[in-house]
Amino acid sequence: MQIYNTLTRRKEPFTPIEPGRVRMYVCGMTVYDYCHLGHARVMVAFDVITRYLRARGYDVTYVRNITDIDDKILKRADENDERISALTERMIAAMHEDEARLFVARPDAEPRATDHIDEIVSMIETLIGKGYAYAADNGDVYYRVRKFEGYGKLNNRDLDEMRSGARVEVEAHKEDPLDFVLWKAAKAGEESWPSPWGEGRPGWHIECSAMSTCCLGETFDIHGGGPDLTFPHHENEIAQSEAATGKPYVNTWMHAGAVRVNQEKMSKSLGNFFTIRDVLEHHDPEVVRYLLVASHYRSPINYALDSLSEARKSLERFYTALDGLDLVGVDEADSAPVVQAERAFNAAMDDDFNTPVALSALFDLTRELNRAKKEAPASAPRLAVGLKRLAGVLGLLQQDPATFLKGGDTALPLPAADIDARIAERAAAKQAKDFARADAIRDELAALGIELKDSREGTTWVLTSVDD
RNA sequence: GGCUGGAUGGCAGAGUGGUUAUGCAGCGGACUGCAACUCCGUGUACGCCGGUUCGAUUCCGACUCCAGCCUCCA
Repeated sequence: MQIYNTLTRRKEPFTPIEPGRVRMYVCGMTVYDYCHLGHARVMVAFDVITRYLRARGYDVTYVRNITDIDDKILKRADENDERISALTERMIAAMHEDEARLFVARPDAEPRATDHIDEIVSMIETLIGKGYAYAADNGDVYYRVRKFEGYGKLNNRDLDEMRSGARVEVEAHKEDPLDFVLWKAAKAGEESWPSPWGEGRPGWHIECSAMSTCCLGETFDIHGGGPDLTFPHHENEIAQSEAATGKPYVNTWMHAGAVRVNQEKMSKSLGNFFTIRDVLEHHDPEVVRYLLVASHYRSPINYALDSLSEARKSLERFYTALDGLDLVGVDEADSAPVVQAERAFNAAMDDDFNTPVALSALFDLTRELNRAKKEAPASAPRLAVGLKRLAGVLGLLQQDPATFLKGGDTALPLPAADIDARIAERAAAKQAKDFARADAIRDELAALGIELKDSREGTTWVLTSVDD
């Protein structure tokens, strides 16, 4: 298996530290607002990675932190006139709801910064003891960036090239403008924790160093996150952890690509973001998930309504093939097309989790399934079971096909009973060879997005791609 | 200014030193009362200019453009 490592900027053979076991840490959310599609991308990408590693037999420990204390949270809680914990609990619950709807499995652990203040404080003490950090006279503690030799290695940055202070005011208490904060002294009235340097709260970067170490050990296999975290966050994590432990921090760094809108990064600061819940109001969650999986996890994707309806059409193809088959108790029994598809699927996923190519293997299998349905019906369920199993590794195609095709829980333009009544009317018209009337009914339903499909067994309907 | 990526057929999106990605859309055929679904067939696409090579979309260099990071952001 090969994985692209941000640290070396190339694909590398993946060898876990402990054979058969993978320890992975992913930077999660700062819980002051609802998750947007950029968050969804990271959640889905690492969910797929976890599912695939497990499917290949690895014992995966997946840790994704929750940042539940920071400046933005303080600010938002203040604006809302809400307790910090009330705000963060509310946002954490919303995040869990969002990811469940996207069929994202929960990580094995979701450590919260505020539950790990002791580990954070003790790591800072270690850094001070080793000369990598210093307490300023205002109660802040800073990391001495120039003291850490490898600083900049993740981002290929040269310290003297960096324009510190060019865009942000330099904090007067720092020895060097490059230094970053490990512990922030509390202002009056701010939520705080005791420390050797006075009341305060952890800086953003230190929590990930402290929590990843305590959950996964001093060196672990994979560290992931969003595209905008490589600098400074992950660079700082490396500096903190390697200075504190004297050991390599992470073997493989993985970063997801950005979600864009109109070719511009979707982000909080640009204000051009769509929350997951907004999007799910009008679209089946699996369509959103498909959209995210249909591109390679490192490529940028452009979010647009057109891409959602394309995603829906692709899923319609899969679910149409799976529809009408009874899969209960069916065994794949080494069906040749499935074996072939699985080989292609695994080869694609082994190559840096190439989900678009993996999907193409599933489309090929779907064609075989459609052929089997008419040429060798007895073998069709075996192919369908195989298709469903492989798609499950991507977290797809686990719904009841008819439910998906009929629109899932999105609102129907017409009650289902009325649709059935119209179909019955049309059947009667067809019986009477009144094709004009039959076609009129079909056209009328089609205008509402309800597409009829005639077969020997009768007429069924599906809700076609609905844009809004 | 520094550092990363990227530029593929009508659209989306992989990939490869010479031979099919895949999906959607289009076209032809089969099926159908007609359709839809499905199946079969169908497209000389690789930003620009040089170089290496028997041969480059694929490797190397220059150029143009796009995006990201260098500030909180997934």
